Amino acid sequence: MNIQAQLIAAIQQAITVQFGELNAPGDSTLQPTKKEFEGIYTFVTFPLTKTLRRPPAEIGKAIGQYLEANCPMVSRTNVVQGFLNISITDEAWLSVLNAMLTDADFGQLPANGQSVMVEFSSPNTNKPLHLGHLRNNFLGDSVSRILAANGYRVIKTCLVNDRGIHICKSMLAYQRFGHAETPESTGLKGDHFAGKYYVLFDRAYKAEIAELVATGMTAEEAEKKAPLMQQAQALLRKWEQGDADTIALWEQMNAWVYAGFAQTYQTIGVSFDKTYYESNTYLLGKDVVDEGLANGVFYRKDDGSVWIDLTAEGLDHKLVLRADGTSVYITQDLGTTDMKFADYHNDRSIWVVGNEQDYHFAVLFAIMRRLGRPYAAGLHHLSYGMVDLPSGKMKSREGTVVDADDLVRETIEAAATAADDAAKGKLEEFSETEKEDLFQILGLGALKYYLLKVDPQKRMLFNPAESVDLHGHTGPYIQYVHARIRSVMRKAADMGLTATGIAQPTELDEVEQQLIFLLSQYPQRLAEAGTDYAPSYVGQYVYELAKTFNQFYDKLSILKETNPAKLTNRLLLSTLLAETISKAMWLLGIDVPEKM
RNA sequence: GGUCUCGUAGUUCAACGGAUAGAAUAGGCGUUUCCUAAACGCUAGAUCCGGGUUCGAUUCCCGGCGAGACCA
Repeated sequence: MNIQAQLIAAIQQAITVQFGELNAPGDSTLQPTKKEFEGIYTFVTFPLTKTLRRPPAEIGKAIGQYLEANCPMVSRTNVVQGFLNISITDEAWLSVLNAMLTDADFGQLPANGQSVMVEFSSPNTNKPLHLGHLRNNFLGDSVSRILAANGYRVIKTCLVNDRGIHICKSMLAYQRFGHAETPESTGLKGDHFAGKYYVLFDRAYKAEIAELVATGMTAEEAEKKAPLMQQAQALLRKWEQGDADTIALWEQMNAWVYAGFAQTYQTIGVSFDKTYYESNTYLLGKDVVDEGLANGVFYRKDDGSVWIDLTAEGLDHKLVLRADGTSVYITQDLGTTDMKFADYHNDRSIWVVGNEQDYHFAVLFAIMRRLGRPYAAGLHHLSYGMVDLPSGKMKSREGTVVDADDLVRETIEAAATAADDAAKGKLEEFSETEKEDLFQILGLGALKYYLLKVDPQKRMLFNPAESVDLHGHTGPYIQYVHARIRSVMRKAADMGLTATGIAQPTELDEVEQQLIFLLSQYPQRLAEAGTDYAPSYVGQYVYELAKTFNQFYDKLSILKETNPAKLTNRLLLSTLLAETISKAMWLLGIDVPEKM
């Protein structure tokens, strides 16, 4: 049973009976009661003052009286100014608890028949992943899980940028300085191996520029004329012509990189249903340009270049094809967007991409609308802000980029140290493997939670020390609650107690009501997280759950409770809570331990 | 030059237009013969500035200031 919906209906009826007919009050006027007041739901009466022409408190009183007299689940009400605070009976709370306990699908919303594609990660193959990619990967992975729990069929995709001048730079450096070494021979992970040559290229290239500038050339000219750059561009042309040796080298280097990426993805628990490669898609989009020209959505300038006028949308004129007939970035995206919809017939498509591309996506979506694509309304750019370090921005030129593999490893190591310290002997019975597993769960949990609890839109600060903290508003704090409950359940089982069946009629403590209330909010919170593509909602919610449990645990005893009905109810409530925490954390891609 | 995003305790984050702006952390004070103290409680501390709309503005609108990004 849904208390909230019933309450709104009852309030509507109260208004009709007490004041005559009226429009329904929206959901929005019903909110959780603030801690310092008695009650659990609060109905805000201010918006009704205009139509009812009565003072807010009077309206509240009248509705409250009606509810107390006619709505059995309402136990008490009180009015403070324009706020009607409503308390619910223990009986009603217990039936809410029972409804959740007996709902096998609690936490999974019904299939909605819609499918959504989530594209994320999208790395370049010339260097390893860094901290910014982690925010991207965690966001994309979590949003995919949240949408699946909302009843969507989800297709996780990754578009790999596997071609272009940057790859050719790595390839060229390998030809020149590689001496046929391999990741195996050097002991380097494939992506780091390729990244090493990208750095080598850059170093040699800069030296060449410096030499040319010394001869009196301008810096700008030197950048173009430097032999290494010329050679890299020649390599790109050979690649485009399909030169066998070049392709072979390209495939070899990419294979190394993919092996490295695969390892990283496995460690961080991220996977894809479909991987697209730009080498297969970079020529797409020209037919879309033709189409747009034919139906007048695009126009051609005298120099032959093709444009679209988006000033009506508050954007600019945008180039979609160069005068020499070559593509620009957006040309490709026009083609790949069509291709993705043709491949999967999905209803929506989400791109998890940094906010430096806000304009690009605004343009892409506007063009798709102009072209009359039926799916245009379902396109969404999940934009996220940069991750800053305490020392400032990450800059590859200054070597301040935080490598993803290093960071994950260091986080797990730091979690191990911190956990060993905090455990105070609890881990003595753990085997080495069990310890390693736990530290991995805690380290990754801390990292993921740290990056996901923040609104994606905002730039965020990454403080390495805070990111592995086990205390406070962190992943491990929530994981601890799960382990705590599981520990109580093991003890309960030893005592011959089981947490099965349904709740028994008893009185409830305030904190128990609060827990049931919070749990009952789960489907709604999940739905909101789905609508707004917001893992941070789930993060905030599951923290509230964990925090409230700790208060419950501190205030009331579970196993020492002498009233059998209360004991049963607390076991059931705790079990449901552990399951719900586990489900919500899963939505964030975070595991929860049985013991810690 | 134009467009977009952001600005909240010392710090890192919350707050469908609703009550006395919530947490965490750092600081101060407490809590364990009892289910995991990796916890709990108390205390102190903030909306960049100026207008406007509203019964009510951190939130919406306008103008500044500051940080960042993008487009030529």
